[in-house]
Amino acid sequence: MMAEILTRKLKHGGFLAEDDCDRLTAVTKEAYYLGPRTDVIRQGESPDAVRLVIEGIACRYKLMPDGRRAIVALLLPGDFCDLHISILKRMDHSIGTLTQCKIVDIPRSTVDDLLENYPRIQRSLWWATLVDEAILREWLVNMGKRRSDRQMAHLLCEMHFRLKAVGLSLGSMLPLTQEELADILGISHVHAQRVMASLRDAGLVSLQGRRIVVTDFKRMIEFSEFDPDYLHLDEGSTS
Amino acid sequence: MMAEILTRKLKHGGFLAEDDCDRLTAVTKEAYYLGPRTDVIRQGESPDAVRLVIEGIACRYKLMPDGRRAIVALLLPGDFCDLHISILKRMDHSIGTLTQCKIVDIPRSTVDDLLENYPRIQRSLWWATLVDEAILREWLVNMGKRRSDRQMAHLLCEMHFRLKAVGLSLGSMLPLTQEELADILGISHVHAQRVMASLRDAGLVSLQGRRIVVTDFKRMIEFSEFDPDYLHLDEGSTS
DNA sequence: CGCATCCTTGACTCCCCTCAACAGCTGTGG
DNA sequence: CCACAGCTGTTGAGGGGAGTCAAGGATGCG
Repeated sequence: MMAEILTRKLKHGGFLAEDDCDRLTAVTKEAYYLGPRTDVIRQGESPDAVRLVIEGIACRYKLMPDGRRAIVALLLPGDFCDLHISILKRMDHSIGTLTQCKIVDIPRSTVDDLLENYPRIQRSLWWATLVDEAILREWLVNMGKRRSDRQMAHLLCEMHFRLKAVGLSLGSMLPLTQEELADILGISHVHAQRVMASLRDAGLVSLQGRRIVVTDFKRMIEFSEFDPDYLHLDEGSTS
Repeated sequence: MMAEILTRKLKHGGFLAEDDCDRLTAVTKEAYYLGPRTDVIRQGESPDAVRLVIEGIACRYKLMPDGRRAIVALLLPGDFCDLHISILKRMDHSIGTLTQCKIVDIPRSTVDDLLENYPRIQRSLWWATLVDEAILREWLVNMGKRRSDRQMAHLLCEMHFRLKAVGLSLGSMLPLTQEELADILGISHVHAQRVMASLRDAGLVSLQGRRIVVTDFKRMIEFSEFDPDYLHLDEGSTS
């Protein structure tokens, strides 16, 4: 039931046909839960299965020699953890859950089969990794060129669109701690807190305990100069 | 002669056989030159050929609404400009030369043929885009977590390794202006200049006019905490 | 030579970091 | 029931890295 998250996402690529979807959902049967702040894969490992996030939020991260953590990608429902592994020998970064997550393991052999024998699925998976790359580029722009309040707003906009693309919403998610937000944006958690407070004071978001709700989405988009173009979400079904 | 740059790079992926190389070099015959600071592809376009850099340095960049430029990737000899285009409909960023460049156009149909009928070449191209993604992640870490002097040093180390992987060297390249370096690192050109001066004073590089020469590579690596792991250059031939 | 581009330097400002302390919440155990 | 620890969020003070503005020096090119 829930595992159709994957097809829901990949449909945006515009390559999938109906039987491809069936095949994909058939592959994503057995799911299991992982607690928050749990490592899924660690740097240097070569996992033997591809993991797919069904529920919750995970992240790619790297640790600096002094222990600081840089989060370089968010993995939302429908995102793959490590499609690479049949190509690159070792992980050059780690993956861990932020919230509790529901995960599906897909054996490497199954993935290889999908890639070789189902060209539309292959193109869809290509599409997904290319979008991941586009997101990375935008994060780089975000970090290099925007002040941290705009940056934070931009991140929230991105999450809104990415979640909407799989039928979810920001309000229902995102119990991210401010330290996690800070590690995403490359700022200190103290400053992250001040930024959130300023967004609240500006009337852009409201904070209900640990939960973030965007109250004025239109101004949020203006404020962060957000352009959803890079998410490439308009080819397939409803954007 | 020079077009074997591509095979030289892709061999690091560890998938190519001898006849694959022949096929690839056969495809990269007709090259042409582009002057410095020339756009190759602009955001929003859907080019009909894949472009490959043979000589010189190009970059992926995005422009902010206020005109500032963020460089999100460097394209060195052997790198593709837009392998995506058969998957993603429009470019979400622009590509332009920095120095003078020698470029090869490969028709989209040729690329599709290579991808469909030559699985080892297909995996090699996958490998190349995954390495590009890994580089993006490292740039993100670099920008988010390192002070700008370390960041600059890290960039120079990366360029050294990437160039060495295709048989080139830093000393023979890199007439990048400090404004370009600044746009890569996400700092102002004034600050980029001060950072270069500090690296010179620390005895790490020497500046001969516009040319940067790394004088103490070992200390440079320590200084920037550089770990070439993410470049995935050790699978195939000589690293 | 004159113009353009790039490098260099100084002064001032400010965004953001670090250190530090405190408040609020939750779970655990006495 | 309260005490306590542990984590997250909140706030303040002080400092430094980096931005901006501005002007002067190099260098190269037509």
